[in-house]
Amino acid sequence: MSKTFSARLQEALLQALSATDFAADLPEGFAPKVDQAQNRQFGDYQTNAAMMLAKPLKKNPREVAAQIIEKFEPADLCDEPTMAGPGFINFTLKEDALAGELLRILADESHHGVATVEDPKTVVLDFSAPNVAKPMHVGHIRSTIIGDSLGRIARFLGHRTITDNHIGDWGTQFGMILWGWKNLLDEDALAEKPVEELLRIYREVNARTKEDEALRETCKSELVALQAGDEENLKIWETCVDVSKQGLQGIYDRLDVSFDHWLGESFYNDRLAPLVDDLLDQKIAEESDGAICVFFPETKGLEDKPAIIRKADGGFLYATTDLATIDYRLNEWKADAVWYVVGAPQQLHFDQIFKISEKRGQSADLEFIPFGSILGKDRKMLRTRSGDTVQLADVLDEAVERAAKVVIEKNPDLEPSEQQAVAEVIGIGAVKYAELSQYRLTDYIFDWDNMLALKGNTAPYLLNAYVRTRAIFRKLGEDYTVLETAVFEEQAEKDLALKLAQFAETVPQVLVDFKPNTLANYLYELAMAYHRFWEACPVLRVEGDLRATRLALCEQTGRTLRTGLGLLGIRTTEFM
RNA sequence: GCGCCCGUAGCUCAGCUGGAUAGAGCAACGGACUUCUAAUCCGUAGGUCCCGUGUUCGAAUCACGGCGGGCGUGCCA
Repeated sequence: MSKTFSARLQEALLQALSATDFAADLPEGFAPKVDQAQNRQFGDYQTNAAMMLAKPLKKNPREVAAQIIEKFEPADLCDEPTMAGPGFINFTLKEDALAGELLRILADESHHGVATVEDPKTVVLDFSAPNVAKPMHVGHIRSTIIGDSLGRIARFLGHRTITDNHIGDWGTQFGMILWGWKNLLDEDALAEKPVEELLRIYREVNARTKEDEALRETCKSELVALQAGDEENLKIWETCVDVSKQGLQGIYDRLDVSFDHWLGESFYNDRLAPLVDDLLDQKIAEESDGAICVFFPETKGLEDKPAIIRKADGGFLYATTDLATIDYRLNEWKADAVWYVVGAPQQLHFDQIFKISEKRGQSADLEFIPFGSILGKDRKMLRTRSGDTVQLADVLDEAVERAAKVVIEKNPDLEPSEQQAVAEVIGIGAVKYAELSQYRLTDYIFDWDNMLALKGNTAPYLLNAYVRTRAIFRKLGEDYTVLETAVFEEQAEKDLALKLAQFAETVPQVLVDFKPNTLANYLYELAMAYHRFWEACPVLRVEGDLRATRLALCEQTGRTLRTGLGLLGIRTTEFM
C-alpha cells in the first residue's frame, strides 16, 4: 500500500537532508515534520525543518532551507519546493500526483487509502456503563458516543477491539430498590413500563431515606441480605437487572451502539475477596483503621491519597471491582490495552488503580480517556439524583421530532414512514455529532437548542453533502463505474481531491490523543469542500474525462463521508 | 490546603506534540435559486486568545505565578 502525501514528502525530505553538507551533523533521530499547509497561498504542505535545524547546526535558517531545497528531488510528487518567510519550505503537489492519488483511493473501496496499523493490539474498550435500574440520562451520552466511536475507529485501523459494557448492576442502590420493590411496587405499571416503574420506586425510596434514618438502615440490611445470597432478594435483583438491560438495549438500538460483552460489576463478585488477599500477601495492600488500603508514598500527588479496597465492615468498593476487571481482561482476553471512557471527575480513581496494576507487575497500556461534564443552567453538574435530570430517551425523541419537522417541510411528498426514517437518521446524528465535534474535555451547559441544532456545523450539514453526492448518481441513472484519466479544471476540484486524500492522514490521528473531534472537523471541512465544488463545477452537463473526474470526486466524497460518519457512529441517508 | 480540568468574536465552540495575517457556526447586514437537493454558496462586520513573567528567531500553544469557573480529595459509584 502506498503512503499518504505527508509521509511521502517526509521521506523525500529525509533523502534531501542526507544529501546536504550538514548531513553528518544532524541531531540523532531527527524526524522532520511535514504538515498540511494552513493557508493555500503557502501551497499544500509545509515543513519547518530548516528552522528546527538552524540552531543545532549554527546556521542561518534560510541557508539551511536553501540547501534542502537544492537537494530535494520531488520526483513526480510536487513542484520545486519554495522557501518563504523565516525559513519555511512549502510544497505544492503536482496535478498528476493528485490525480493518481484519487485513482488509488477509489480503488481502495473499504479503507479509502487509510493504512491499517502495523502492530495490531488487543484493545478493550470500557464505556457507557450505566447503572442498572436507572434509565440513562444526558450525562451518559458522552461516554456512550465517544466510546463507541473510538471502538469503531480502532477496529477500522486493524486493532482487535473488544467492547465491554461494565454496567453497575451491584451497587448500594440495590438496597433501596429491594425495599421499594417489596413495599411500593405497582405490578401493573411494572408490566406496562418496567423501566419507568423501577425508576419511580428508586426515586421514591431515595427521597424517603433523606428524611428517614430508620429506613436507611432497613435498606442497608436488604443490601446485606442480597450480598449474603438471600434467595428472595437475589430473585428480585435478577429481575431488575433483566428488565433494565432490556430498557438499555432499546436506547442502544436507537443509537446504533452495540457491545461484545456486558460484564457488569456483579460478574466479579467472587473474585474480590481472593484479590484482596493476594494484594495483602504481596504486601501491596495493608490494614489501616480496619480497612484494607493501598498507599502510594512514592507517587507524587498520591502520597496522602490511599485507595481503599475493602471497607472496615468487610464490603468491597468499586476500586476492588475495577482491579478484578483488569485481571479478567488481561488474563482471559489477553488485552494489550484497556481504554476507559469515563468522566473527568474520576481521574484520581484511575490514577490509583493504574498504579496498583503497575505494582502488581501488569504492563498493559491502561488509558483513562476522560470527558468534561454536562452542567445545568446553574453551572453545576447535572446530578443523577436530583430527580429531574433530562433523560437520554427524551433527548433523542425531541431530536427526531425537530428533524421530522424540517424533513416534512422540505419533502412534503415523501411517504410518512420514509419521512420518519430520515428524521431518525438526522435527529440521532445531530445529537451524536454535537458531542463528537467538540473537544471531549470541554464542559458545557445543557441546552436543547445547542444539542439539537440542525444548522451550521452539524450532522445535517454533512448529511446534506452526502445526499448531494447520491442525487447526482440518481439523476445519472447509473452507479459509478471506473475512472481512467483524471483531469482538473477548477481549483475547487483540486481542493476536494486533496481533502479526500487527507482522510488517510486524519483517521490514525484520532487515536493519538483519543479525539474523535479531529475526524468530525475533517469531515466538516470535506463537506465544505464538496459544497464549494458543487457550486462551481457542474457534473452532468460536462463531457468526457472532465465529467468522469467529477463523477469520481462525487463518488469518493460520498464514500468518505459514509465511512467517516460511520466511524463516528452516524448513519447516512440517501435523501433528506 | 493539595490535585485534575476549563478560560479564544455578543453566543456556542475549533485550533494547543511552538510556526507565517488566530478559524468555523449561530445571531446581524448585503448578494446568488427557469440550474445535478438553497438543510447550500459568496461577501461585510465582529478579537487585550483571562492577567503577568519567563523560555525561544518565533507563544493562543511550553514553564512558573496569579485570577475566575467546575470537579475531586480514607470507608458511594
